[in-house]
Amino acid sequence: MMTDAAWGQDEADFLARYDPRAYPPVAVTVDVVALTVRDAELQVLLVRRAEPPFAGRWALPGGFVRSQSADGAESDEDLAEAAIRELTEEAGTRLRTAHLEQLGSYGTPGRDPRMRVISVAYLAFAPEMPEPSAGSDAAEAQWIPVASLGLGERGQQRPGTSRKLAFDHARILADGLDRARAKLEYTPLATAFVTEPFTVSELREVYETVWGEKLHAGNFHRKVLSVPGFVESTGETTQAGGPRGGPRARLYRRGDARLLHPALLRPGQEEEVR
Amino acid sequence: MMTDAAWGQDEADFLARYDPRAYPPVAVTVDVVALTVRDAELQVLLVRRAEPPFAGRWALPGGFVRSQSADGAESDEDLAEAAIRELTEEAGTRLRTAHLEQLGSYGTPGRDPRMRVISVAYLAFAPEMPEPSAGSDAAEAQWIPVASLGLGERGQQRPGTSRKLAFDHARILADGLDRARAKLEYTPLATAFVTEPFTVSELREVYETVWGEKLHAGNFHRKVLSVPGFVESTGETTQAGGPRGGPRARLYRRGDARLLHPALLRPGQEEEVR
DNA sequence: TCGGTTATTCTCATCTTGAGTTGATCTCAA
DNA sequence: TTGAGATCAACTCAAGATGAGAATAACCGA
Repeated sequence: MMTDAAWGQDEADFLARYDPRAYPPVAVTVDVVALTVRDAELQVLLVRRAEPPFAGRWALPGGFVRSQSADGAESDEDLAEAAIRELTEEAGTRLRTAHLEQLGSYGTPGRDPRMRVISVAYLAFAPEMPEPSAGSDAAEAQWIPVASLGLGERGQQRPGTSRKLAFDHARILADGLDRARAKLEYTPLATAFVTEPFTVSELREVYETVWGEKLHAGNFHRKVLSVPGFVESTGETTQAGGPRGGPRARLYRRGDARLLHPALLRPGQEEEVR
Repeated sequence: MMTDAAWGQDEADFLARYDPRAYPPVAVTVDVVALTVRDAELQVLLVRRAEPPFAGRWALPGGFVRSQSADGAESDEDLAEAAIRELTEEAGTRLRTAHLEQLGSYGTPGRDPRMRVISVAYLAFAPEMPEPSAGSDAAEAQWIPVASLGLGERGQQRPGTSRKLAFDHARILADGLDRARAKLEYTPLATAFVTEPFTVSELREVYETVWGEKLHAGNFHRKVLSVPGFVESTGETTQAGGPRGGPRARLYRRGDARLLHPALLRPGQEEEVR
């Protein structure tokens, strides 16, 4: 068995001789599925591509991961960093994402006509914010209702949909939506879509919008308050009732739970199980 | 607005001028967390590295994703294909993985001393199989009980652990274990660890081994049979009772459910919620 | 044959859920 | 000013799911 010193020497020798250029070129990008709830609709941040490939089409914000270049002009960055950077650059605004998680990686050959590209997709949740396109320098960035994109089963866009997404971004978006819908069930991430303080009804609207179905208001209320750590009372209430009447609602903050126990299950999922 | 024909021409021009070598080199690898249940222990397939870096250390099976090389000697392969190929190559055996899913991507700068490497990790479940190391050509491959690796909180290996894993593979493994434990709750994937036909007790042993806690046999039995599509009776029973007595057990196949409704929740998780 | 082990089924108290109702509070428009 | 309609919050009640324990029967090895 080698001693540690000998092992270290071999490793150093090896690295000195190592030539990264010997491998065929593969590029790594990050793409971000940034979701928000606006006007009682689930919306995704899209940018219109200025350059080929797919110039003129809508795409998820994203771009190449920066890595150490020969002249040292660019330095390595972590994948999540790159996701935040691209989101900030392309959205124009510093998006206050209340949540960012890795969604998955997409590397099917031919998904990018330029070369072999592996894309690491991220999923971000943001509370409603001012329209980002105003003042955006680079490409046109806009919140688009996901319902308008005609997403079908496996992320295929239905024929006749006006906004065709570039690359395999329709598929990535579909996966992101699936993940988001599932995560609302067993995590308190719905709170990432609202600004604090918020009411139980605002939270319910997030669920109804993301899931696309009405929930029983009374049961939802009971559930949210009974799950430990989901929300935390501020002791305050709204200053006025709702726009269509009703009493003032109590205000809450996010709680400290990272998982909902028991979970808040989506109604009518039993059929989709097979 | 451009016509489609004009758009296509621009795209073609662009691609003709595109030089992939202009970008700094990034490599993409796949690594596989392959799990099985053997001898009432959760085990992971590890290979001992023959080459630097980390020569002599244990690592997850994996390697570089093949992509189109200049001389056409290698062609593109999809990421999941690459995972299966590496698993087969490094394990020596054609591993009958009953399940393979993407776990996540790891790209922190410096995680590979050679160059910037993004690793796409996969998670595989396999039923108990003959030891793979026998007959393996390449490196030494072996099923190792995960408990022997001394994994701590964030995938840190506790000091004193004899088998130190290469790269950030301890972290990847820890993430894989978390995912596996969670997936047993709401999917029928426990059945991927057993060979058909199987008994309810064999299935319970999978849960107990992966979760590391005893389950109430009666309640587990009721639950498994009551969740629609989890298992399907073969009508047969084992030919003899268990090695330590007991009646013959009924035999089952995997059902057609992809999700368990309601889920089979892990006991005593309420505290880990914060 | 007997003691110990295991598979399967029951019981029962407790918890959770779905659906509906009630009462109080508030906005808007007549 | 007032009444209709909407909303918040709490409550009821039946049905379903869960956790703990026990009962029964089949089977092993000694």
